[in-house]
Amino acid sequence: MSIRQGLLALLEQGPMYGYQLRVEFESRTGATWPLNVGQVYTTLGRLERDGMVEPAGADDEGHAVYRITDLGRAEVATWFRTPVSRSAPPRDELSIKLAMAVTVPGVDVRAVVQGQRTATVRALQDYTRLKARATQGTAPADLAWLLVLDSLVFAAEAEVRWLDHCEARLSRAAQDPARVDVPSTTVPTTETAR
Amino acid sequence: MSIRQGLLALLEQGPMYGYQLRVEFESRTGATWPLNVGQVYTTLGRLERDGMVEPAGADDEGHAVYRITDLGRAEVATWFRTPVSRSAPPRDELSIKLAMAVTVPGVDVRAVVQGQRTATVRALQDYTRLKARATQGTAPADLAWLLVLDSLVFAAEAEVRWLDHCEARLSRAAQDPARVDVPSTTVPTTETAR
DNA sequence: AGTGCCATGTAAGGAGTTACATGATTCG
DNA sequence: CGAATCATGTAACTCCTTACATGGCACT
Repeated sequence: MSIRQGLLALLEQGPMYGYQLRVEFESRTGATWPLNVGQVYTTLGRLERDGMVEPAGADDEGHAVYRITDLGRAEVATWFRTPVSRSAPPRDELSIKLAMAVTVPGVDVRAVVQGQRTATVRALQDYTRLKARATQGTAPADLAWLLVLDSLVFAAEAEVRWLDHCEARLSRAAQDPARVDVPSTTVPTTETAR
Repeated sequence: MSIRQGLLALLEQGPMYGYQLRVEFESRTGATWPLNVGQVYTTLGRLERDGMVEPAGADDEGHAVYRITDLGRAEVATWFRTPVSRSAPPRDELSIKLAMAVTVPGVDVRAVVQGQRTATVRALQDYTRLKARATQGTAPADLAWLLVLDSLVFAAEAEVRWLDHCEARLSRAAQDPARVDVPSTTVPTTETAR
């Protein structure tokens, strides 16, 4: 859903052709999320169908150029005005995995947590290295990429913290028999939900 | 991609039928990511086609029960053993939006950042409220949901930090004309965030 | 008698991925 | 000359979402 809007936003800068859109998109995100060219064309097709975009003939070099319409401009404005909903966050595979790991018997949750931690820390180091390289060439256009990189760093750091937090909670749960499914002597009389 | 594996993991606990899988999945994630029943059936169909799962007739109440196969068990084991790749992170709409906002002229980046910040802080408060409620009824099965909630909290906190960081960077960039194309009329000397 | 949950599906469509086909141009 | 990059697409497929169709069963 975000590529559609991203391409539309790019077209606000002026008419562009498919391949160019891909290049511009990737340059702004530092190729963090490689964008398939094919998808650009199919997305352009849907945008045209929805009246957000219209073909603007060919430019000097003969490229099939698209132009944003008023409807498209309104859409972009709405996009920027409306915050991304965090009340319905996208599914996070890691959270699902952990949730399943702690419920399905016979899974070594500690190993899962540790394995992920290692991978995430490694990713964090890669980001840091990339950031160092990015701040070398101080081109102004790199500001966008720097922000994207920072976002990845912040997210990865949060993930590491969360993993450590999980381990702590697991340790606590393992020591406190009242919290885990090990039926202790003092069983609560009122069987609560589920 | 994570639902497929999640359902498979659930089936390691024993044969289940479609509707039941949905209930179990949602109970473990606290219905954070509501799972459409229809998708359970189509996913089960694909899992059966891929030999990860096989129909196990009907149970006492006549439900169409599925059972995991050895191949499916291997898949689950691999899933738990392999960390989620952070070298190819999922596309983040907010990052894309900000990356576009700072590059497309005429966009009030500050407003975008502030609007998102408000929304994220609000989500954070909702999570905290949910956590309070969750820790009330200290049912053992809620451990998974607590972890998922914590994950959301950590992610939202990181997002707020990142947004503040963005503002700071933007202020710095606005003051340094070499970095950005913003003309310096009456630039706020020290716009201290938050 | 009607509402709502349980239960199993199908249909249609959006979004994304990988892969393929086809040419032009550019560079070593 | 050959390889890489530029450029425009199409095809097949997965995953996911929304919506619809259908029935049983329970509670009021």
